[in-house]
Amino acid sequence: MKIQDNIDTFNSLVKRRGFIWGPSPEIYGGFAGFYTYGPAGSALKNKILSLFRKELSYFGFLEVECPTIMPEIVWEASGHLERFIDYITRCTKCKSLYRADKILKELLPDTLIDGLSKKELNKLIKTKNLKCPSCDSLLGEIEEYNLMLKTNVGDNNIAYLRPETATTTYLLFNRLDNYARKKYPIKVFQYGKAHRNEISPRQGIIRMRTFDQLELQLFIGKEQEMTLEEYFDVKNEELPFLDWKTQTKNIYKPNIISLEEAINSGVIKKPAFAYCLYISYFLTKRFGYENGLIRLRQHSPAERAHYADDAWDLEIETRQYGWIEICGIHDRTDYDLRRHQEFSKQNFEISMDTSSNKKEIPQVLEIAFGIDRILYTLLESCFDVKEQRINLKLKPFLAPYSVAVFPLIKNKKEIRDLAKKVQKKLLNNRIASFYDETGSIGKRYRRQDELGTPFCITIDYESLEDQSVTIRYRDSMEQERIKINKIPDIISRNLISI
RNA sequence: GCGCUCGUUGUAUAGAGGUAGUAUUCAGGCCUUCCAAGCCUGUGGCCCGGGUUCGAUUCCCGGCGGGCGCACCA
Repeated sequence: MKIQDNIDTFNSLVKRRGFIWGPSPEIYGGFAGFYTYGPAGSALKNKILSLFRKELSYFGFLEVECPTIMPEIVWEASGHLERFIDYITRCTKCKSLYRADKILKELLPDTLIDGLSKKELNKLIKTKNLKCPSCDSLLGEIEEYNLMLKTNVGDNNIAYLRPETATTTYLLFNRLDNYARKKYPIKVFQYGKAHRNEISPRQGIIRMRTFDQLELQLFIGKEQEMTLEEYFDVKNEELPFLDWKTQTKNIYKPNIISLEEAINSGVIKKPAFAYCLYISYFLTKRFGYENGLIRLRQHSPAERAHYADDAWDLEIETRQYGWIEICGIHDRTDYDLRRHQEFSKQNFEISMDTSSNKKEIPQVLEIAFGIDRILYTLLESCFDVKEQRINLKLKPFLAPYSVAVFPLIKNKKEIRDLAKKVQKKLLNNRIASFYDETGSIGKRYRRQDELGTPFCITIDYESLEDQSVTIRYRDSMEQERIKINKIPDIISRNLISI
């Protein structure tokens, strides 16, 4: 197969090298929207998470982990039950599926549709004899389509698999208030599975029915949103902003301005929210995306979720799918805590300032990363083909394997033995490494290039005499001579992520 | 979900109503003193179900899955 710098070569690499397999289960023909990470993919994902955890601890975030299944009342309170169930209508003949409110607005532009009940919508469809736009047959009865996966727990308790991790974190509010000893903002995050019953999953792991989220929450006072200290430390940082008003002029090139300028020009209202945008950008940059591939795009008021006062997507440009959201930053106000207070009858009004007796329900700022999308966009943006050589130029600390060890030739026992010894030494230092003696030395280098292994160590005749080896660097393909006892140090130093 | 289209070794592909080639990968061997060399040997495949037929991987129907367009996307 000729190696070409194209998306087909990339897609085949992702499968061949054990990053992503599916749809799973493959041996039964697959189930749309479900994928598996192979060994290389799992390793990459773990390294992504470990970088997140390291950085989040630096920013002062606490980690929690909640159940993925929650009783119905949680979703009633969060608003998901209402918002995630769409009224739909099917054409009686061609079976085309439409969202009831949308199709009614289209067919009856002069009628007020918003807020109508299921019964009223049905009545409209019948009395007006509404017809399917694609085949002109009658539209059927209203049905419900639930984007949340429903299940039964115990005898007959209705429950739902969480469609986001955020809500489950909010349920911990009074515990966290105690734990953090009222030091606001409380910064907390949760990593875990979320599930959505997508009507038609597409684009591989970009839209799955079960996926990984890592969501950061800031519980913060209303006044504190305007005065947050952390903002003043980073207000001169420049980010690629694309606000919604600019988008209405069909301009999609981001404007690189500082957080302070964004606040002053009114693009962002609250310094604390600006700080959240900064965190999302900073964390994303740590993975090594190139500048031109990142933008922060603001949602128009119509595009926002039911809970959001302001919303931005951090997007990465991909060759295969265009701009992809890898992180959503939302100002959820006090919506969630207020609703959970109401439904749970707990008291979430607290005094955040010991000098006054004023009580308030904290505001919530949310930074929601999609881990699978980070993994995909990273793979794609690191994929590099030059002169028939595939190189997956992941940052060394993200590569599934850190080092590969080769004997220069395999039919010389002393060289093999020493190579195996060197690999054992690496393993003893807990450095993820790989031994390979099959094929020519060049072929073995290429194998590791495809996996993104940043360092290869080759043992040759000279090594037997002076205990030195060749270390070969993935991106430059340069080689250096180093002593065997220095290997763990040199590798460890090169793997440091800062 | 609708429409179009596609589904052949791990990957990428060829092909015909009589169960399959090619490239590469992979395993073993020979060779090899640093960037996919060469030679030999070997492993491995027609998405699932039904129908038509003496015979189906090939034709038909249905399902499942992929791609694209529409719809959907908290």
